[in-house]
Amino acid sequence: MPRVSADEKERSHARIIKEASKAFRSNGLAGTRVADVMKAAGLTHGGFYRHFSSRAELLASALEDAIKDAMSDLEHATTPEAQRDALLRYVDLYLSPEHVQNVQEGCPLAAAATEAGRGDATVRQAASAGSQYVVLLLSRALANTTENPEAKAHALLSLLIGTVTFARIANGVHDVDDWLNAAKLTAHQILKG
Amino acid sequence: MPRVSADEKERSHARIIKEASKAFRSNGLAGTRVADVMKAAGLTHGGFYRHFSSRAELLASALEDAIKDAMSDLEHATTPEAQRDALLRYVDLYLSPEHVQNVQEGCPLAAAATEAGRGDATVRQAASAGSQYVVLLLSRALANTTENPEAKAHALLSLLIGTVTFARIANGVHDVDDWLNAAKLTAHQILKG
DNA sequence: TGTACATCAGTGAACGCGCGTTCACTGATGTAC
DNA sequence: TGTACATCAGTGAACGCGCGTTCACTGATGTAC
Repeated sequence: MPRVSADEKERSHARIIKEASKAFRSNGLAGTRVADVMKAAGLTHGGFYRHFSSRAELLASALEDAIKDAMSDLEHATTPEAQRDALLRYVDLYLSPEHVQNVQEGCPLAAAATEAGRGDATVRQAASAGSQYVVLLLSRALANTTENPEAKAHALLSLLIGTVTFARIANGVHDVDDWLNAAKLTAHQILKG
Repeated sequence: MPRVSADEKERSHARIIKEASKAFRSNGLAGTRVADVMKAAGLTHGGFYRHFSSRAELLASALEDAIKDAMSDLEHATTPEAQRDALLRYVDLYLSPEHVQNVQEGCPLAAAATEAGRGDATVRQAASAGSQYVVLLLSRALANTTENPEAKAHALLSLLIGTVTFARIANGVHDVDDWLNAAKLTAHQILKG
């Protein structure tokens, strides 16, 4: 039953991206297989190149999409109070045991940042733009209450991503809370300072 | 000219590990090829299994070795003053543009942590033990001058690794110093606090 | 100390599998008249 | 509105390559006497 409508193609496209973005968070960029993603999207691998010109392009799209998705709460906060609230929610969620456990729906940068630093130029570009975007949103929210919001945004994001990375390594072997609680203390200092 | 002496086998073994540890820092764990490592060590790939039972075992050994190597300065500092000095050197080096650039000789955890969180159990174990070891050394050095040295060690290490990760993504696209300088401010607060 | 034999580090070819990409094909969709 | 034709989303088989692992072989090392 080949050739589906333009609308259905668009839906397929969106599904492929969503599945890819879950896949790379679970298995890393290098561990994301075209055929697996297509299967998860309810399609076969042969049709992949009707949607993307290469695997790298898919990864870049998925990374971009996942970042936008993760930041929509902070993005849509307009008033200073709403931004402040969204920021606190963001940090709390980030440093929760659930976030450590639930890689598949967790922060895309935490899942892909190291690999993106090497890899394909397209993916690197998406990661670079994505992290600038997150910094922008964080510093906007920090600007309402603190000095030097940009530096704080950079430091806060580095702290968050590093913490989750270590907590995930520790997960099941050592204590995850050692990492999370330590970061909470420092994060709150940054948020106040 | 096969069968070399036991001494030479040991030297081969060490060379393989050193090359592997450079390789995974440059190309990631997933991007490290057995044949490439053997070639860099001046051998052919066929002999690999006289040294390791699998590629995963090599990666775990290389990770462990690289971490010990990176921490030898801090490890060998005995007096409180020497430990303090070594800690400051460690942080300064960690947050330098050279460290961002020179992946191959940089922090092994910064290069492998995300991947290690998934992957093979052996590798995961090595990363877990390695990060505990680093935390131990950092908190020992912090214990001389601050309260709550363990929490500070965790937060500091998370900040460092996160910062270098983002700086490497930014490298060549955005400003690396934004990341490094922001982390320096927060790192010094942690070191004083 | 010398000799005979077993061991095994290292070589290079080969195996086998996974995976990105290509291709011929199908038949519903979209378009031109 | 209906008809004829071109397009193209999706299928499933096949291609080709890279890479971890295996294997038969070589000849120096290590060991037993």
